[in-house]
Amino acid sequence: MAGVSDKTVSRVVNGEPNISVKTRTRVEDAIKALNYIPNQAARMVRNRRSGLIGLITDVVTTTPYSVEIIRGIQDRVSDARQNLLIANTSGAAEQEQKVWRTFQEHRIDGVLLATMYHHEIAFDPAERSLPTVLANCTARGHPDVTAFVPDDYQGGATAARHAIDCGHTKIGFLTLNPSILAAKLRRQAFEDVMSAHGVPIRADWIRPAYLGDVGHETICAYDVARALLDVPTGERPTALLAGDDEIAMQCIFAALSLGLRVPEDIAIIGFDDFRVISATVVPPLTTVALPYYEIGFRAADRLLAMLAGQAVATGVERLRCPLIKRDSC
Amino acid sequence: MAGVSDKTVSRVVNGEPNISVKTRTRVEDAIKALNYIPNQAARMVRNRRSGLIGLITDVVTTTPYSVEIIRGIQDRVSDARQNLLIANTSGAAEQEQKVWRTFQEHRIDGVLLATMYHHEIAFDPAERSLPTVLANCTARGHPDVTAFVPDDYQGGATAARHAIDCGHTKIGFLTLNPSILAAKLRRQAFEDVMSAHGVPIRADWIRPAYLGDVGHETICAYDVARALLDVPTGERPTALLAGDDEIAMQCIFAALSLGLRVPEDIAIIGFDDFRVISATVVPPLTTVALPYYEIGFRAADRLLAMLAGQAVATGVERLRCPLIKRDSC
DNA sequence: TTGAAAGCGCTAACAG
DNA sequence: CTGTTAGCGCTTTCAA
Repeated sequence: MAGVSDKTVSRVVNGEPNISVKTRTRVEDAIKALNYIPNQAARMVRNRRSGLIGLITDVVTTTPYSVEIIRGIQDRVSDARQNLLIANTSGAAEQEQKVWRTFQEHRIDGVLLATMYHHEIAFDPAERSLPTVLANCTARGHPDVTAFVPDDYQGGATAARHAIDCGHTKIGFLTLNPSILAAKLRRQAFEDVMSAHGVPIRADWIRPAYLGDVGHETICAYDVARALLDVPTGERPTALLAGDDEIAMQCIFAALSLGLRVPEDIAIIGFDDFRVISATVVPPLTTVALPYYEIGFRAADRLLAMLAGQAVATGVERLRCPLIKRDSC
Repeated sequence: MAGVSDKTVSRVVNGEPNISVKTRTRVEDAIKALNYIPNQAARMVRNRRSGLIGLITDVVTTTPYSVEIIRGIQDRVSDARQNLLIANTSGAAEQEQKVWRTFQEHRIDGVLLATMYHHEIAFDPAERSLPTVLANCTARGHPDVTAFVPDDYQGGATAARHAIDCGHTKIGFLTLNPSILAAKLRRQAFEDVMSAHGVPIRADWIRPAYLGDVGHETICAYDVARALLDVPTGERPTALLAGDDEIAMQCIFAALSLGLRVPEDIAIIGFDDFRVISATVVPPLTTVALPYYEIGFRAADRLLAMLAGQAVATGVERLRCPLIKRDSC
């Protein structure tokens, strides 16, 4: 319609130089008139790049907690004119095989692997030929695999330090399921900070707030907190650290049910900064934020750099968990 | 490597008939040995179908509330050997244009458009050439566009009826931002049911629990609930319906802060069944569930049927919001 | 049951 | 500045 060769159209579409203004406008007019849209698939056949980033999640897409990871990824990826092909495995290994296969069929440029919990996964880089970056997880036995995770140790330490800075010396800790890596790291940090400050650790004030296996647990923070708090004033902790914001919320309910005021009688510090809870609860939670958005953004950024052929660092990078100060401590 | 033509390989890969067993196994062996994976892009160039479903969300991917919609979609789509290309617009019209364009470039088979709030969107089917199904929204001025939404009217009626069935006659309602469609429908249902049962409606007990515009609101349910409840016993509502579970949660805090017991002194009914809150709060919330998973699943199912060329119903389909009975009413 | 030829829509390499 | 040729990896058509 523009009276030029297909190659010339290609040049216009791709903004290549050395086209006369007259030809360019003629082609552009034709494109508009014909409502022409280039076929990505055909491009992919010729070029090496598919322009597709694969995102594999265990249950992250479908769980309210870590959607922020995806938001970070999307923000970074769409800046780079790449598109996201998302698949989730529901944690099933067999499903994961299928997903990798699908990604290879689509000649995905690289993959981002994100998990809901911060934990170690079985991932062997030798088995997967695609450039991969992990988000919120690390590869067991392969510390060289690029990964971005929250610095749970620092986060736990920050929470403990804040409680101590607020003058507390009687501090309890309602933990996540102890088999979760994050729980271990935070607890270790808690104990280290307490010791470093010469604050006594009461083993019976450190209690799991979930019952059952990972993925099938039920929360029991309310009962645990009541048991801890339903004692004479002098024998009570004056501050409670929580493994997540749900636990913290149940701690508030427990305190209220006992006629205790938060934070005057009992201070509470959450973890995660899951805002639907942390900002809505009364009083709003002082909590340690998980840098989920940043994890997603940085992971995507690193993958893009790898794809661009830049020399980049490998290995695990731990991102700071900042204290969000609100009213509960 | 198998000593056959490319076409024969194609036949084996696609499971076409009329291949001798001997040839087939030779080809299969070669495929395995070479670790050959067919190139989807090249297939797409020849075939008409891309095998890709596009999912456009406003902020649904990135918001904790409605991830269930995505879970429903994914479950249905992966059953059908299709893949999901996800893009979100953050609500920006300009961004939405880009997304549609990208989808056309990828020769997407069809698109699913999901929103975070149940509301009407500007969507003109004439402008979009791709088969489209809406999830959690309807197209303003185009009632014929296929859409799946929660039946907010029925949900509101269910909540009101439950309160009345529990013997309450003094019922307050803390609403969402009144400009939201869901808020209007539920309030209408509330008033209709109250009237039908001869229960008096107190206009001053119907109060918005959010301040500010949609998307930028701040919750003020705690203060509103305290104002409603901080009066002599006889003048107080005995039940409060909430526009969502966050509001219900703040109502519980308000009640507790006034020394009131839930549900004995004041019953509370939530909306959404956002489990992180509804099941974790103490007491657990009696609430009306939004059928988000079902909305996603059904929307994907319908789109797939359309793509398969089946004759399917069009128009808006409203899905039941069931009452989830827990302990708060 | 198998293969050859042609072509899907695009772009790299080269020529003019 | 523009066009030609060739070919990406696959499948359709038709012939063998």
